Amino acid sequence: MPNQTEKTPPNFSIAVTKLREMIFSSELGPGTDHLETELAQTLGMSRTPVREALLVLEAQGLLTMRPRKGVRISPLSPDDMSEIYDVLTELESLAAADAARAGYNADDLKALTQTISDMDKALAIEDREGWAQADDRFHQELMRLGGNSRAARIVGMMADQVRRARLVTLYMRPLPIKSNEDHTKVLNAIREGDEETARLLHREHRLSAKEMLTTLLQRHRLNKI
Amino acid sequence: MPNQTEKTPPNFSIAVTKLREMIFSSELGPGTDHLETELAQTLGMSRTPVREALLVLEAQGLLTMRPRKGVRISPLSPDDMSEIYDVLTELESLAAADAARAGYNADDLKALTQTISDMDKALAIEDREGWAQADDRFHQELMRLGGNSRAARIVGMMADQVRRARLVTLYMRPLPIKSNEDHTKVLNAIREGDEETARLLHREHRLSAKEMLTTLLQRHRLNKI
DNA sequence: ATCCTAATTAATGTATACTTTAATGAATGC
DNA sequence: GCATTCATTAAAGTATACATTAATTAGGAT
Repeated sequence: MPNQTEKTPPNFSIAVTKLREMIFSSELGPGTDHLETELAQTLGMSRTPVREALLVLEAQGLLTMRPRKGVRISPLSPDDMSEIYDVLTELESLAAADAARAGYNADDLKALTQTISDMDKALAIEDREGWAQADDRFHQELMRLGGNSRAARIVGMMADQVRRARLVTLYMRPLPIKSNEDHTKVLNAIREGDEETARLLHREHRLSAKEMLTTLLQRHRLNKI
Repeated sequence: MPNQTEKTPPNFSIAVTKLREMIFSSELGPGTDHLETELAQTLGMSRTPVREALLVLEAQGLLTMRPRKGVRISPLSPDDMSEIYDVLTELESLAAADAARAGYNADDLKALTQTISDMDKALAIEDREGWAQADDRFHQELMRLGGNSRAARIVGMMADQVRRARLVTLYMRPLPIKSNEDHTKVLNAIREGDEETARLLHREHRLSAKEMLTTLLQRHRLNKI
């Protein structure tokens, strides 16, 4: 008998997913306004679940609801980017330290190790998007290993907020060779259980990434992205 | 002519406010379940705005919506408390460092200074609740001075999540004399523009607060609060 | 022509009625 | 007597109709 257990998620959570994708893909561009009615039409559902989804996305900082003007997709300025990277820096460094302290063995660190070799492979063939995806997985896995679920959720939200900008800068920046060396060093510190080194190395890694991205945005006059 | 500009906020934001108050006051106790319909009745409005409010509060981590079982007011375990304090520690320390770097003058730091003297006054008459309120304002003002709006929002959310627990432990803990010395040292480091000292002092301050509160909860067997 | 006022309107905010779904309990078969 | 299936039902999920409100425009007075 075919396992007919295809549970359809409720419309409002479908709406959350779809709207997020539309924001990341710039189908809903930064700074643009959209009426609840239009979005409902687009998604093929009534305003109710759409509105609920919008409230969630607003709480996550992806948009703001402005009565009678539609929802505004939050644009990112270099300053916003800087704020977000500072938060990422602190919470990921915490995770790196916690992971080091946890005393994980090689097997526990397999997934993290894998993301690094994936990045290496992608770099070898200059596949920037492949690298970016593996890089995302590295940071996600790091947060998982850190073991602070709240920090992980926040980092996830912040990462979402800079997703568009990262995509734009992905082809402007130099090939992230240095970045990958950083990752390896952080991994080693975690493997060796060296809490403070892991924290500091990761901090440096993030600070230089922030520096690179914000100057890149400013140089290209990308004030709203 | 009397300024008749009393704008009534929309019901769903009233609901957010009221529900939060009910959670903080334990009128909606930790771990308890509540139906949308009941809450709507209690608040004297229809399910629609209540549901919207609940989604927002869920995004803020104060409750979880569990289909057919009602919304569950999130209880806090000592582990949760530990997670939250770790996040607070990192982001507030960042703010302390940023505030020190910003080079504020005495006037800019007036509000922060004021909260410390308020705490002193409250301590002198052993007014614990007065102290707690001033302490809250200290941490809020510190985040404001830090200038990272996202970090400030996150810290606000996390502070909300531990509000109940802090209230419970307020009368169990020793009078927070040491805590207040810490605050003063942090203020001085900020005043002197000593970024790393401000960061480290505040970190120590938060770490010892965490230590104190989590052991207090465990000693009193308060596993769900 | 300009400013004020009032009507219009378009979008949000809210209530309600309806649909779907999962938990509970009853009934039937083994 | 136990398990399995079906009916019941209560709650969430959704659509829709309606109320509210703020922006915009038209009209009139100065």
